[in-house]
Amino acid sequence: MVDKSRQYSISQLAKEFDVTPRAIRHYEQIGLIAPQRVGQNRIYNAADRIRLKLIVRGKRLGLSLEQSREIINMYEHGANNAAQLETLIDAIRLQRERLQAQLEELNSMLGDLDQAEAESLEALAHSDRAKAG
Amino acid sequence: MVDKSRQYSISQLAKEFDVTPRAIRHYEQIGLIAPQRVGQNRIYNAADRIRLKLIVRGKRLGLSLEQSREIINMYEHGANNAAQLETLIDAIRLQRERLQAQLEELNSMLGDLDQAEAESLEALAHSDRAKAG
DNA sequence: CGCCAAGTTGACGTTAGCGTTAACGAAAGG
DNA sequence: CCTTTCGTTAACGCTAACGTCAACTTGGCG
Repeated sequence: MVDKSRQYSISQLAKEFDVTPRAIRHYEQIGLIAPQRVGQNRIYNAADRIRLKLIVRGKRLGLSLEQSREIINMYEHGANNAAQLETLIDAIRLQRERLQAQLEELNSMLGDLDQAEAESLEALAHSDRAKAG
Repeated sequence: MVDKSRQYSISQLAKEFDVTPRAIRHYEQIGLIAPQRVGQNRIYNAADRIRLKLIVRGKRLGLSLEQSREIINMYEHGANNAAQLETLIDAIRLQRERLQAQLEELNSMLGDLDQAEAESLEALAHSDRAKAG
């Protein structure tokens, strides 16, 4: 388990998540992360690290930084009244529906690729027989 | 079933797949589609339509046009020797692995959202009790 | 004939998401 | 003291994927 009080430099996080420091600074510029400063150096804590994790994960999913921002906001709701909570839940449901739709696209795409592969394998089998014959 | 010999205008396809004519022309510029011409007008056939379908599907998945190009090539293999076929199969497997990885990311993301939602619902329940109490 | 709707070809503009210098500061080591 | 090794800001550059004109043609239609 990652120590809750741990601190990280920009290059440490960059290495861990395989992104450039420049990218991390960019996320900060657009307000996705807000690390502490010691002098003018950035110091990242566990929460910052989680945010970055969500961002890179979103990237692997093809999400835009704005979409990742929404997801991050869901994690850091801290909503303290019912209205806020319901708004939050709606947002989560919406995002989940988007992802579900994406998941279905993905599955149908995988199905198509399976079929294409099967056809190729069949063609390959035929060509093998032709060679053998 | 869509008539194999059907023809479509650019705006017909644009409407069907909810993209702009400009976008379709762009796909042509980068060599993803190559419709016939009647005079200077573009006429799309069933195969062109399928290609467009693959492209928009890829877009919903967050694929780049170059990645979609690869997938399209898989469908239109026409590989006629064993070496080509094996190369094709490798390409398909690679793409499938990419998509599989994406699918796993997606599932873990959905899991997180479920959890976030559950926590929100719980908080909401507490606030309800507070109101009721 | 006049005109509109749908099509065409440039060509420049725009947004996202960083990459890439440039120019500099501060700590660590030989 | 000099040189790496991180770090910093500022600013311009770049690719992808179109959007957005402009300027024009073409086929009906009243």
